[in-house]
Amino acid sequence: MNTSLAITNRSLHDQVVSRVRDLIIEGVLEPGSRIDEASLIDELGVSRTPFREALRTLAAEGLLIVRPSKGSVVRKLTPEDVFAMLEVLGHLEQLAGELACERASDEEIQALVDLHNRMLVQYRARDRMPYYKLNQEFHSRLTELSKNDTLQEMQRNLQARLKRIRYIGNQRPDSWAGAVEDHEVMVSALKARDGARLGQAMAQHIANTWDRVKDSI
Amino acid sequence: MNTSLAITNRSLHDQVVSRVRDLIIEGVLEPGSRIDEASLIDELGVSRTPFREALRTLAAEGLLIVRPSKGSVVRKLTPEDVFAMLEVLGHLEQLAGELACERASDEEIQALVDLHNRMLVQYRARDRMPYYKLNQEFHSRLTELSKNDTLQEMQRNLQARLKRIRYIGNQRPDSWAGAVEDHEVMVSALKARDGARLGQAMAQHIANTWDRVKDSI
DNA sequence: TTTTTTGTTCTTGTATACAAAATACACAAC
DNA sequence: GTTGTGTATTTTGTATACAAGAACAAAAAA
Repeated sequence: MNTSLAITNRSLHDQVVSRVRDLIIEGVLEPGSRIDEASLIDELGVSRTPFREALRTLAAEGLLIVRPSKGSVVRKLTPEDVFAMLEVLGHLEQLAGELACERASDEEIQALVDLHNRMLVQYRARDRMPYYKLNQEFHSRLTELSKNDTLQEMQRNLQARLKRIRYIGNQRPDSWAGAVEDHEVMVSALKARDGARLGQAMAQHIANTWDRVKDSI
Repeated sequence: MNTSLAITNRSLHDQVVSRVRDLIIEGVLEPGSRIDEASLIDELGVSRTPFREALRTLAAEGLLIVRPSKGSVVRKLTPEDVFAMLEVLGHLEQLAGELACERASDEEIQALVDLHNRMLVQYRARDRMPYYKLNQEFHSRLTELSKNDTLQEMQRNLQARLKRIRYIGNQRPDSWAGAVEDHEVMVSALKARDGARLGQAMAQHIANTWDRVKDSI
């Protein structure tokens, strides 16, 4: 419909939300630190109104906390928080895997297998950043195959909250191989449309993630 | 403006959020209808800024949709939406049940049994509204026993979105008995700390809910 | 020297004003 | 009668101003 040349189809609100979200995920805004409205507004070149609305959205997403009359702080995750999130994420992805086996088309499964193969290339080249990005996509795409919008939404939300953690976890070289092996099992189960096995593999994969990250939180 | 004596520890934002959320859940603001900022602001006696911030929060909760430059509409749930939500909620509560069996204290379990007994009283008296409220509490409290904050948060969120649907479902008399039986099984499994059985029962209970409501959406 | 009090400054919360976009409506052309 | 166009009106989006609250620091008292 709107095929205008300008890219500004997105509302100012959405732009600010994703911009600040990235700042949090990338660690520019450190966990526990207070958000300096004035300087961020200045940097982003927007006024307070859309900025504050963006803060409310991010607070609802669980990325920051708005303390009445005391400003907003980037949410700091305790090990217990991370464990709780991974516990839930594990079960959500387990469900996603089972549903995907029932509901995905052959083409969709093949696309995921291709994605997995591309990940292997990056793994063999020890190219961490591209691998990391493909990994995020792998989990998102697999969840999409569940054909359950709510499930996708919740998975996306948890993934966003944990993005930094997961990145840290992946930085420890010894664990990388394990993650790749997990994916190997997942892909083979998906090809066989073995829902139970895929679900188990995904839950296990998330549980392994906890083992990988728990000491670095 | 601020009723001085009153304990207004809650920010205006929070008050507006829960007020509007209730209006949506109670059906005063009908699904699909546009939100008339001017009249609602007038009715609530607040200005646009906190009101709009509240809309952003509710949008993030999934209760309404903000269409840029076109106002906000109360989210209208399709049968597919409801099915997707119940599918996820079922698995979340299944997980909650299993965790509760591992992590809850005897006192906490006893408190839930007491709550169940109070529900039975209302059921025998055919007192629908008190039963409905206790039922919400039952599910919330059981989820609390999982000791997983993220799980609670997501359960709360889905429960809020589905609140109206569930109410409609409960209005059909023939299904009431079934729901009570489900709870009976759940409570007995909890007392026995039989996680697998409780999880199954909870998932089943949610699945039954779908059967009860699917024709009325 | 330590603690409490008070005043100043900075930050946040709320209201309002202004700009931009969308909708509704009237009138004209086909 | 239908379609199109231009204008008026309403509604939303953004900016800014003002008020209220919290943090901080300096001065006075213990």
